[in-house]
Amino acid sequence: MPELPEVETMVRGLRPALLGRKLRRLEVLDPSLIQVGSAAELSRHGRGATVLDVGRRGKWVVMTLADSRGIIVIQPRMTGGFWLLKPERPDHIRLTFHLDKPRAIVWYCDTRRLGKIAWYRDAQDAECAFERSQGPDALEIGRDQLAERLSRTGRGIKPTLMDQKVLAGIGNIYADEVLHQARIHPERGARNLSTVELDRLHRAISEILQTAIALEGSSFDAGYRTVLGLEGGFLAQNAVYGRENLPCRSCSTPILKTKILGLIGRPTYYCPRCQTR
DNA sequence: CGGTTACCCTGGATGC
DNA sequence: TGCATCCAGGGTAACC
Repeated sequence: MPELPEVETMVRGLRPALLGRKLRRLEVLDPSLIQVGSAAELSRHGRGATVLDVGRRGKWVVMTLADSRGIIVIQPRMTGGFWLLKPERPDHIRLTFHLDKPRAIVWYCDTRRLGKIAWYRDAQDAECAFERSQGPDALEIGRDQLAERLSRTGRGIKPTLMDQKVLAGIGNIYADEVLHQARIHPERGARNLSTVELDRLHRAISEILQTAIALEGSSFDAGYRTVLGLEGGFLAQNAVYGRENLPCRSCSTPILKTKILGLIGRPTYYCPRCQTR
């Protein structure tokens, strides 16, 4: 579910609740989500551990435990998310963080159970895992580095932007928003962009993601919410995603919804006038 | 090897 | 109301 802005919003919400806090207990309710490590290791190292840091790599949440208790990595994927201060017990809890002094609870829930949980012994192990499956973070990649990575594939620009090994953090919503702002058609070849288009694309990635973070991400239906249960504000002002047949905010041409090669069933929204082939 | 598809899950919306 | 179908923001394994 969440892309980079939603995961960043989760992390910012978790920090005040977790940083420096001691875990009385880490309760694993669904061991099948654990991809690396085991429920026993998570419980053993979580018990009594202090949370040293909560951060993000691409779409992954990274929790560092003090005193060599290891690193917990959570990939929320489509429907994973955290709850703080929820009065009633939510559905589909997969992990419960029981905090000590004062006692409090942080829930990690995942309706569809597509998300993954991993425990690594140390930062180096976690770093290896990250580098195996992720390219540079979308907020940190440089313009020339982006150009170089896009030139290495024969695919279209949209599936390439969504490939986490090329750059980490962009999914289906923000790929469409970024391409609209950069005025690039989603079916253009990733390696065929002009210098000017690459400049616009690099700038759009940064600006769209920063704007979305400032608005606490994108919410619709029963999907992503902030850790406090609030909806993100980005989809109230976005350019194309979910706006089929509505007028483009730049030129008033109706937004098109299509399916494109390389992206199985996912929808793509774009403006046929602003985004030419 | 690079690119494309099937599939992992569940719940809500829609259509008959 | 009941049942079937479709759809969803992600990612990986298997296939061509």
